[in-house]
Amino acid sequence: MYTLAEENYLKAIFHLEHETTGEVSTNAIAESMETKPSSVTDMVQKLAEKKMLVYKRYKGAQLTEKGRKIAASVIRKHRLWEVFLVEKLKFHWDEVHDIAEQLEHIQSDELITRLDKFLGSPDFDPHGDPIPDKHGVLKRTEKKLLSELEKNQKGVCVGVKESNSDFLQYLDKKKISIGTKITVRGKEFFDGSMVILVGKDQFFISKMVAENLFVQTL
Amino acid sequence: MYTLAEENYLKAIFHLEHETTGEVSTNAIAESMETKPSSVTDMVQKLAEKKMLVYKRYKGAQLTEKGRKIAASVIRKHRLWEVFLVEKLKFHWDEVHDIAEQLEHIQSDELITRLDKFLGSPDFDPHGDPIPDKHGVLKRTEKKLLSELEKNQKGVCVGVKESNSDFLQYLDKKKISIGTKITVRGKEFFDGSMVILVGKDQFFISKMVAENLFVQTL
DNA sequence: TAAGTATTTTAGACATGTCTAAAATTATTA
DNA sequence: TAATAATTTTAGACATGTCTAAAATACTTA
Ligand SMILES: [Mn+2]
Ligand SMILES: [Mn+2]
Ligand SMILES: [Mn+2]
Ligand SMILES: [Mn+2]
Repeated sequence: MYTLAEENYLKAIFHLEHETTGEVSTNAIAESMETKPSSVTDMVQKLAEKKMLVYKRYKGAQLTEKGRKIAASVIRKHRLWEVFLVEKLKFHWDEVHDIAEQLEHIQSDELITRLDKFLGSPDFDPHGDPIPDKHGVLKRTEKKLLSELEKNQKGVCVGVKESNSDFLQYLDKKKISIGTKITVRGKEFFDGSMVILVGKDQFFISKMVAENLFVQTL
Repeated sequence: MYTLAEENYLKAIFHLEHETTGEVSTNAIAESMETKPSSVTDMVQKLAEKKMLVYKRYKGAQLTEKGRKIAASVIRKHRLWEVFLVEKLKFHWDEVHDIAEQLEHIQSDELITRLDKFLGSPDFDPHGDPIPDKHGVLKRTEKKLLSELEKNQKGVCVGVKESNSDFLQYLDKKKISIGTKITVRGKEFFDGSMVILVGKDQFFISKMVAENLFVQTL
């Protein structure tokens, strides 16, 4: 139906649209896809011809409803496969992304319908990210970054922002995973670092960590 | 590691080597892959440079050990995924081939190791075809075509030769699947048709059907 | 607001894998 | 064994998606 390249561009633009407001710039797409801006221009023009996005020269791209639906379906597949890999094949949550990058391009509606059912129609992937429904609708959850909490506030970990392997392994070492309760015991304003309580352990985390953990306040 | 096209060519040549003896011809590859002979020549020359096969101009191709291993691993993946689709996702055996054609190209040794374990290390796929082990070794089973049986011989259905959807649905209608016991009640020499007993039903089958069902004689 | 900088696009090239048409080789058969 | 037929290869083209280098446009800032 759609090529691998098309799906990857639409997915990247979809994610970028959620990070900022307005059009997505050529450079932003290039950076997120680790490709050159000139390649992005080429592809964005093709996607515009196919009505998957609106493109204004020198201004950037914005997904159409059609483009958004395709992107959401690719993301749905990615996240369902991640659930499969962790829940059924017992992969660790830091190992599944690259495999899901490949599996997300398998074309079969029936496959995804059945996979979803097999997995018990999960709402979130192993990193706490919401799984779009079959119509491409993403439940927005009220989550905030741990760094936004003030001293003595409590939250439940509901996801990670960047899910690179090193970071996920760090979280494991600190016994933090989806569902873990975290209490802010101290917060330094000049560097954003915090002291937090996890279970019975109290320890220091850097701003970088606090800005990559999503929590729901309690 | 290897491109989609490379894997598909190696797989096709692997299957053709098991159907005939000696080199595999350009035309045979082209026909089995539904492509043009000129395209086959191009690709076969590239695969020869990469030492995946031995190619002699105007003579044909023969897989090297390297090529055979790659092909067997693709076939292993194809058949394991078919088992997954039928056993876990409850697909019907006539629906899984096209999806497995895509899944067989997913690159991850760890994924296949875990999938195999998850499925209980099956020896055969849903169509009765043997699954190569992780070293690319294919157990050869003694099976013959139903058409080779004589009157009053009995056999257990262990596989199908062509697994196209129409044929598999015909078998379903006749209540024949892997494991079904079949008794030959009559055989016409001039057209190869047979009368067979399946459970309590006795009925006529054409030569075409008899030549596409593998049995193990009892 | 004009010069300098950053961003974006275009032009032209390249890699992969496909095709058609024509040429080369091999196989068939009279 | 020479003509004819079938198979296979080559030459040249095309589609997709990428890149570098240069040109065009937009944005800063003095
Ligand atoms: Mn992921
Ligand atoms: Mn994820
Ligand atoms: Mn198959
Ligand atoms: Mn099969």
